[in-house]
Amino acid sequence: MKKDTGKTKYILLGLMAKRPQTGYSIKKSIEYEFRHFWQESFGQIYPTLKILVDQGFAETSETETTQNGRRTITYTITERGQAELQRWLSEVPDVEKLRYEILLKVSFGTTTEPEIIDQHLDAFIARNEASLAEMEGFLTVFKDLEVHRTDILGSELTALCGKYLYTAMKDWAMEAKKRISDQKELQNETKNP
Amino acid sequence: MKKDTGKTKYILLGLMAKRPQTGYSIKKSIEYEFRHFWQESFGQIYPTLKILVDQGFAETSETETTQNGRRTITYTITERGQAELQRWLSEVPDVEKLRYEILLKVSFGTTTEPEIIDQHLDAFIARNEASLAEMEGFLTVFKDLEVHRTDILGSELTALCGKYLYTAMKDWAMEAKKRISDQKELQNETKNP
DNA sequence: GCATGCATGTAAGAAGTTACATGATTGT
DNA sequence: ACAATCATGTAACTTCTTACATGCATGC
Repeated sequence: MKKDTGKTKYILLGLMAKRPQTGYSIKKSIEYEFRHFWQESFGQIYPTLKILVDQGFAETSETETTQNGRRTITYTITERGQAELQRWLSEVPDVEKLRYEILLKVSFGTTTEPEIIDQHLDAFIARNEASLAEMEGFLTVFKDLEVHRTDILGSELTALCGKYLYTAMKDWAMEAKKRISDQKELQNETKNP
Repeated sequence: MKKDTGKTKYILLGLMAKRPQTGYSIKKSIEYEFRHFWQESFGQIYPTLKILVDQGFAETSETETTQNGRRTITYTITERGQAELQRWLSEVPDVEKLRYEILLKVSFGTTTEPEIIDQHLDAFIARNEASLAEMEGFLTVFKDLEVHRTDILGSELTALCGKYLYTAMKDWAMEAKKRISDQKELQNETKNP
């Protein structure tokens, strides 16, 4: 109904509020810090940055000449942008819409193809363990800084969320494997008395 | 690049494989069982069902006259559809793309607006507790059936995933609240020696 | 010489949501 | 009388991804 840029707008404003950035570096920031909980493509970022400028939420300080030959455009949040960010911050966040393809496969395939599902679960466990390790790496870095620096709390809480999430998913998958194999045994017992 | 229907196709096939259904009842099934991990709208379901028929993955057994005046169309999976479902089942599931808006807000707002973030976290905790209770309700029902019925294992594992997920999220939010208030205290100490 | 990283951008298309139209039945 | 549930469907729109084009600098 409303012509809007969805939520892309706000992650851009939020990152700009930390420091003025180029579209490219915003993409890198998202990949670095939010990859596990949010993603944006260039196809979203560049057009949205233009819209933000049009709406007076950001300003460009073009540096036509740069260290490397390419021109770069640095975007800075304006006061109006800051206010808009604040407005969004105070709104109740949307309920997240999850789509776990593995769950569909588990649900549709456990009884007919328990071996395949078991393999998927193994891969899922490995994937979640890898993410978990990444999160713990982040947390160690933050702990080593040891200071009560306010500017890292946000990043720390993001990593902590990942830690909780990936642990839960790993644990679930392990439990699921157990239940699937338990059931297979039960079925065998019924067959061979 | 490829003209496809995304993943919608497969949840429809998966549900049809359990029993022939109408588009409407498929929607209800998704809402009932997968709501927390998958969602589809009528705008996706009806056109996709037509495509499935075109591709020979489903058949219609139209019941022009029904108990209520409206005509209903029951979709049944074909052998080819069954094979297609099987093919998808054996493929490695995609990495899920999460988008947690609350995490952006926490990350961007903890230091500047700790009170607002605290409120968001309270609401988030309540929301996750409600979902958790729902999942535990499901699990109790399944345990009461008590049988080693294979056809409920899939549903049970779905509910179990929800239990793990929502517990993790609730716990994270509680920990986040604690860390935010800890930091506020630290800042106060620095101010008043 | 070639791949990669930095940097900006567009076009095409896929995927998904929302609103609406139709209409009967059942319950309040 | 009105709302809700059953039931099918479409149109308009938004949102998002993917592929591509350009081009310099640097490292292998």
